[in-house]
Parts: sequence; C-alpha cells; structure tokens
Amino acid sequence: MNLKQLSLKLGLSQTTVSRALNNYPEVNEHTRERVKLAALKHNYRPNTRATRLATGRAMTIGHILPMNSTETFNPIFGEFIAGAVQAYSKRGYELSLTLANEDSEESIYRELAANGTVDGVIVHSPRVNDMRIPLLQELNIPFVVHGRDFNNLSDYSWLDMNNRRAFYQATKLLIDLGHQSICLVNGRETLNFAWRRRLGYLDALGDEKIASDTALMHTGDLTESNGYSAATKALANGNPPTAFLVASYVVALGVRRAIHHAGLEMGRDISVIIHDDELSYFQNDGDIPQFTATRLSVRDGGELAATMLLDIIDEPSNAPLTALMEAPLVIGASTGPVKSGTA
Amino acid sequence: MNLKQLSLKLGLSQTTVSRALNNYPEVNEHTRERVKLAALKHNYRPNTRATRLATGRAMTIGHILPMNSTETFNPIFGEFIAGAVQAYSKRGYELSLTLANEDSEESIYRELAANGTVDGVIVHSPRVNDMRIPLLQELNIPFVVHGRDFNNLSDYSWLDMNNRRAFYQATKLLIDLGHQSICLVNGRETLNFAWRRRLGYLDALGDEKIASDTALMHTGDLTESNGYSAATKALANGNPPTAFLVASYVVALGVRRAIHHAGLEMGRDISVIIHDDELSYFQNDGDIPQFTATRLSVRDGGELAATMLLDIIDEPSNAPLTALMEAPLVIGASTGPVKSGTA
DNA sequence: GTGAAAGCGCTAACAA
DNA sequence: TTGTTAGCGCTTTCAC
Repeated sequence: MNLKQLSLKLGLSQTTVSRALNNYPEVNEHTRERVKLAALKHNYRPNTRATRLATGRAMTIGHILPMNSTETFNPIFGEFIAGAVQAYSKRGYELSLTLANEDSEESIYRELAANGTVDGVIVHSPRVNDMRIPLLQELNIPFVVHGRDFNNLSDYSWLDMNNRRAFYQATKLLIDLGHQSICLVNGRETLNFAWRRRLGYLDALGDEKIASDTALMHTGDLTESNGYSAATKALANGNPPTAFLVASYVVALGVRRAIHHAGLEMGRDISVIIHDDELSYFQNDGDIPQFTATRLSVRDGGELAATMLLDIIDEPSNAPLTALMEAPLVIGASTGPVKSGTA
Repeated sequence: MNLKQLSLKLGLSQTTVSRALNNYPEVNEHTRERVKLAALKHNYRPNTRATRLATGRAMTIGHILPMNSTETFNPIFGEFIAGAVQAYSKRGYELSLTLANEDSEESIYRELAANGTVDGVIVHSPRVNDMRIPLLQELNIPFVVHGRDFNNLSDYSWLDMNNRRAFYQATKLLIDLGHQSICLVNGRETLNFAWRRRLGYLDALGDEKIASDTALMHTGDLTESNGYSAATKALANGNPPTAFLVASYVVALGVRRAIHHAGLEMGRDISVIIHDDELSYFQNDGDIPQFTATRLSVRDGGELAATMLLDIIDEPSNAPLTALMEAPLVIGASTGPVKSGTA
C-alpha cells in the first residue's frame, strides 16, 4: 500500500494524506484521525527511498572506521556505535558502517559528499594532524570527532573522554591513600588518549610534589604479557611501587600475575587501579572486586556524540559542539561488593 | 553535477549517458569513452537516493543485533560485521546497523519489510526456536543466519562455525599427544555453540574409548575468574587432568593462574589448548606462545555470509545456501615461535 | 545506437 | 483546510 492508493481509498489528495501523517498543523484534526486510522489499518509504511529522494536527506549517518584488513575490530568501536545507534533510531536515522584504510579514506569521504548517501559522519580514532578534519570541513559535511586532534586548532565538533582528568583523579586517590610510589602501566603514548593519561598522572604527582620516576612509567600495547613484564620490572626496581595504575583490564591481569609471582598480595601489600574504556566488557560477573576499577563509559559517549551530530544537522548554526566526558569512578575492594563513589 | 547537466554538456540524452555509464551493451564504444571521460572530469556521482528509488533496490543490507541496552557489545559481532562490510562495499552495497531487544524485534523486521530500506538481512545469534526465521520467511526478506537453530527443520540459509568438529580435532590432538585426562572449560552450554563444542569433545573421547568424567567438564561464563576456579577444582580432583581444552582466551588466563598456583608449569607438566572465536583480538603481539591456540576466523565468516546473501538477492532461486566453516588450527609451543599446521 | 517520455513514491510550493 | 502541480535524479520501456 502506497500513498496514492491510500489517498484514493480515503477520497483525499496525496498531499493531505502526507500532511496528516507528518503532523503538519494545517490539517483538520478530524481528517488527521481518519487518515492515521486508515494508515494503521492498511499497514501503510512510507517508502523510505522515495522520501529520501523527495526531501533530499539520506536520514543516515556514516561511521567510517579506520582499519586495515588485518587489524582486528576494536570493541571500543562496538560500544560506541551501539550507543550511537540508539540515538539514531530515536530520531528516525540509520547508521551506515564502512571500513577504510588510510589510502582509501579520502576517496570514500569524497564519494559520500558527492552522492549524498549520508547526512553526516562520525570520525573515529583521530590521528595526529588528521587530514579528515580539514577534508570534511572542505566538503561541508557535518561531522563529530570521537576524540580530538590536539594539533588542529580550528573549530570542529568533538566528543572525548577526559582521560587526563580521569588519570589525575585515580592517581590522586592513590596518593590520598598514602602511596608515594605509583607505577603507571599505560598504552602506546603515540596515541592521543594514552598521552593524555600520562599527563593526568604527572599532574597529580606534581600537585603533591612527588617526583616522577621514569622507571615507574611503562608504555606499550595493551596485552597481558606487557602488563606482566612491566610490573615485574617495576617490582624488581630499587624503588618498587606500592601501587599500580593500569590502563586496561587485560594488562591488569598480567600485573596481577607479576604481583603474585613476587610473593605479594594484592589489596594487602599493594594497590591496583584499572582505568579502562573496555572494562564493561569484562565486568559482567563481578570478576574484579580485588581491583579498584574505573570505567570510562564509551557507550554513553556514542549516544551523546550521535545526538550532537543530529543537532548540528538540524541546526547547522549550532556547530561546533564539544563534550568532555568525565569518568565515573567505581570503587571495589577485595573484601566486599563493588561500591560506587566519586574521587 | 547531475545526470541532466552532464548530458546537456555532452549534447546527449540522459538515457544514453546513463546507459554508457552503466555499461549497457547497445552504446557505441566511442560514445561510451567520451561519456566516461566527461563523468570523470566533472566528478559526476550518481545520486544514490534517486538510483534507489528508480531501481527499487535499497543497495543496503541490514544487520539487526539482538541486544538489550545493558548488555555489552560482543566483539564477535564486530569482527563478523567487519568481514561483511568488505563484501558489501565490493558489490556496491551498504550495511545498516540496528539494535533490537526481543520485544522490539518483530516490529523492526516488519518495518524493514514494508518500507524497503534493506534488500536483505543477516540474523545474528540465533536462539533455540528463534521466531525470526519463520518471520523472515513469511515476510519474504532474503536472509542468512549467522549460526543455526537446530530446532528449526525448514530450509533456510545459514553460515556457522563447525564448533563440533573444531573441538573434536582439538581433543583428538591432545589424545594423540598422549593425554588421557583432558579437562574441558566451556562456555554456557545453554548456548548452541557451546553445546556443540562439548559434543565434539565427547565425540573424540568416545572414538578413543576414553570414559568422560563430569568432574572434567566445566561450563560457565567466559571470564578469567571462572577459568581460575574451574581449573583449581579440576586440579584438586582425584583424577587431575594433564591437559586443558579452553573455550576462550580470557578464561585461559585464569586457567594459567590456577596451574601456576598449583606449582605446575605449563608446557612441561600440563598442556593447554585454547579454542576461541575472539582469539584474534588478543593475539596481536604473540602473547600466547605458551598456549596451543586455535582460531575460528569470524571475520572470514562475515565476509562469506555477506557474499551468500548478495548471491541470494541477485539470484533468489539459489537459496537456501549453507556454509560450515572449519577452524584452521594454529599450533604454538612454549619454546619457539607460533607455527601453522593441521591436526 | 540514440532519444522521448513515463515512471519510481514521495514532498512542497502555490492556488484555491 | 484542501487540492493541483511540479519536481527530486535516476532507470527503463518504447519508438525511431
């Protein structure tokens, strides 16, 4: 059943039926009732392809994931996208997913701009001096960046975790608990987020006039074995740490193994805080009460970023919009259930 | 630049230009050359919204992920979808992603069928007696199931890992190495894939006339702590295992911890095989040479399932199509680099 | 081998 | 408040 057939059945013009269904104010309320009832009864659904052509809007947001074919899918993307999809479906939008390596990236964006398959895009995993930002500005496609390019000083919309503050708070908490020697086990610091995390760690040490010690700062891929070797090295050091601040749950498993190996006991001899984007994925079963765990809610970020983008599309004058997400703290202890609080 | 403008510029009709660009045979080769050159020069891109309306095809495949809003995003979905997207973009299709809980599911599918936003769908995570299969059959939407509903005897298209065979092979390998007491640490066996894995394990034991021992079969959520407790329990048993067959890398980390705790050494006193859909995610850095690891390539599955679906859409008479993916074996040892082989 | 013209199913300016 | 009419930008018959 299409609009024409429905209007014929009702003895009204397509226009009136369309207006009634789309809640245009000028329609007689009685007519509107009648139309909506008939639409329901005949299970009428507007053809989205036609609507899109007629309105000139794709009602679709593009997510282009930077990824070469050998790389694995980062669950962070999944969480973020899950949040975004929720926002889209609430407003009648769809999400279109594309993969792009650095070579194909530019042509993909140009293609999107030219053929109008999307009304806007989310930029994932910004790099340093990311060319996508000026490109999208040039193409005049509405966009929101998930993360930031700190080298780009132009006005653009972004949403980011406050990684610096999160690690500042976590470090501060450990210092307040009496720790003076805190080992940071961080991700690759060539990536923006990891670098910001180290800054937060250093900020807190600086505030408390605690000298930083390069032997207590480790950086590397987020794997269990890296956690193990970093913690082993740190514990063998002349100035062994009394606490660890770890950037990922998987890494923390390695840290835990090293602590074990050294004959120490977590929670008694040594404190560990994990600060992890991905924590939610592993946290299902109260698996980590022995750790003090902090979770950066990526899904909420995705939902917010999507909402920002739709707002920009509806009201371009609103741009640029920015959002800095604070990390909620979830405190756990080895003796009891996980409790909630704020540092 | 649209078709009309381009054709005007060329002094040809829209029809001819369209035909030239779409490789219709009746066009003069010289004309075609001229048209294609001009299209390139003026950066002409057909408006997808218009093409879709005119052809009646959405050029889009829907992936509807069953997920309530509290659940976390399963990285398996990510890998699978990454593979699917590659297949789609090769054939000019897009992927549209939706989340659905069990309540909203039916209406979402009915909506898709009625408004024509997708040409087909992939069904993820089939449940026992999954209503989506008969529903899609009724709605006449082309679809491929990722997994199987063993309770549904109708003809439908699916792609699945051969979980039974994979675990059969892995168990067989351990038996060939001389193990007689093999502990299975499995996922929740109410899920189809885990249940099939146990069957494979039991098949192999049966083939070799080894009695199964319920004390050596553990089932539960795929977490580190479950791995730890399962392995601890197994090792404390009267008939302790000499080998573990573990259904996930994260679980295996817990198993490793338990082995350590028991004063044993992996690779010397005890063997461990991991059989994991998600292994690729953790495997980046050769993290697991001490394990013998097997990887089920989910991404390849996604690509194949997508290709199957597009083939069905192009040639409906081909359906139903089915594919059983075999798990390639990747063998590692504690002393050397990871090697490839087949059991 | 090329073109004219009629759609695809909707929205939106303009009239009434 | 409702209807008439003209698109949106493409594909596809049908005629030449």
